[in-house]
Amino acid sequence: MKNNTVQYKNKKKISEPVIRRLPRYRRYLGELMKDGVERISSGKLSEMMGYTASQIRQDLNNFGAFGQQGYGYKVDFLYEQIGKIMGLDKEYSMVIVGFGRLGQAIAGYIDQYEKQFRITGIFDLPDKVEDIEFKDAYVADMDSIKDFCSRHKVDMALLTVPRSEAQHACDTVCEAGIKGIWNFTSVDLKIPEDVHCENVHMSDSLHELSYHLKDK
Amino acid sequence: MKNNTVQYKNKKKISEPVIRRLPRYRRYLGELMKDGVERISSGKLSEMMGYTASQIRQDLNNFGAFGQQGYGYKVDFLYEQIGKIMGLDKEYSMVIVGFGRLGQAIAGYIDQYEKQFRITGIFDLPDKVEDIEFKDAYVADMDSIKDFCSRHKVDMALLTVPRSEAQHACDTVCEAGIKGIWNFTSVDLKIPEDVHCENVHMSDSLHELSYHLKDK
DNA sequence: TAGATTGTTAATCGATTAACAATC
DNA sequence: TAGATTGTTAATCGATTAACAATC
Repeated sequence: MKNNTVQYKNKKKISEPVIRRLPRYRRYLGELMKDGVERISSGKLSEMMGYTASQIRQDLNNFGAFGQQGYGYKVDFLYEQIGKIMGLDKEYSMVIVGFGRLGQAIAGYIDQYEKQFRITGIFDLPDKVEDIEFKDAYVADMDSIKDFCSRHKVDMALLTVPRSEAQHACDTVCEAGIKGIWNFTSVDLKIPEDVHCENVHMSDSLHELSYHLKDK
Repeated sequence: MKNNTVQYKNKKKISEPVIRRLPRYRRYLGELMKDGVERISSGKLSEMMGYTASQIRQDLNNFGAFGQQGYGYKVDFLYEQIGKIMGLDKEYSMVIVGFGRLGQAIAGYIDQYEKQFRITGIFDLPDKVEDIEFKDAYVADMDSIKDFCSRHKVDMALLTVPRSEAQHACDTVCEAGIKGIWNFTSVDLKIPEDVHCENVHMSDSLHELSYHLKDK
């Protein structure tokens, strides 16, 4: 059957909750590095992050033994390892579909903070493209996506089109062979099995917030 | 239907996984309404959404008995009930802290799709405020947040400031008495116990995507 | 009434926490 | 060596799934 999950240490599958915690570990380790901290124990990390020390050790040991008994973890080493686990030691080519304010904001964010993701192409409506410029990215209307992807290796597509265009844009990038979708459209997309989609459903998050506030 | 008021069955605590699924239920029900579908069974919803029918019934029954044996659920009724559960039948007053491209994009989004959230105040650096206008929102520099909140009831603050300003902005809105934070800063904020914070960590989501793509 | 489907209890599964031997 | 802390196995807890009686 389908099994496109990444497996470590004799095909043990990594659970989603673990994967979701990885970026947070890396974030805290990055902070510690900035503060000049060289080593950290699972106990100290536990205090900082609010996970149990046990969970932290369990999580990390899904991927290998990165610590040293009696000492703890070397901060910079662990930071780097987690980066590798998440594939952040590689470069990725990304196209943006829909370059409104949200697309522009995210493009700026990536350019500033996520340099291993290179924005190689930007696609929007025909009457918008003439006003678009972003670094050395190729800019064209959406009909050109397939052609562009056939000429360049593209790893992922950022979707920031209006809701009504979302599924169509998604279909287009999937047909173009792109295997990763970063979806900001607030629509649940139908995708082929071999494509991975990460959703940033802003409204879901807002509604969770209102849930928690409603009786305050 | 034995229970058409949204009343939680005696203080049973609702787990986070359940809460996170609520917006998605509502989204699918909204789609069904648009398609003119009047009733739906947990089995059909299961096919659409990929949750088990059992889980769907369990989730809903945390909040009440909304269905009818032998019939299923009335789509519009269930949609409305879930909205109430999430507090979407109320109005909320929101201030925005940091009105760069991201803040503007989200403001536009809320204005278009999330009308029960009213943007009442926008705060940014002193040299930025003169160029800012958004509907009837009050615009001022960040030092005025506390004062504004003392004069108006403000339910939540959207934080879209740069990382370096995030904790300070957070402290300010907390001191001003705001109990809900919608955090887009990619920083893990330290907040008082009685404040609820929803994080939209875009980079975490991007890194999860790269995790899933790295071996493709 | 017969069929469908819920609401709910019971069983299972998976994730988290605890415990501790290994070892730096 | 003694103390600290990991890596890992075992126990617990909570969430998901299955089963089925209730009932529309």
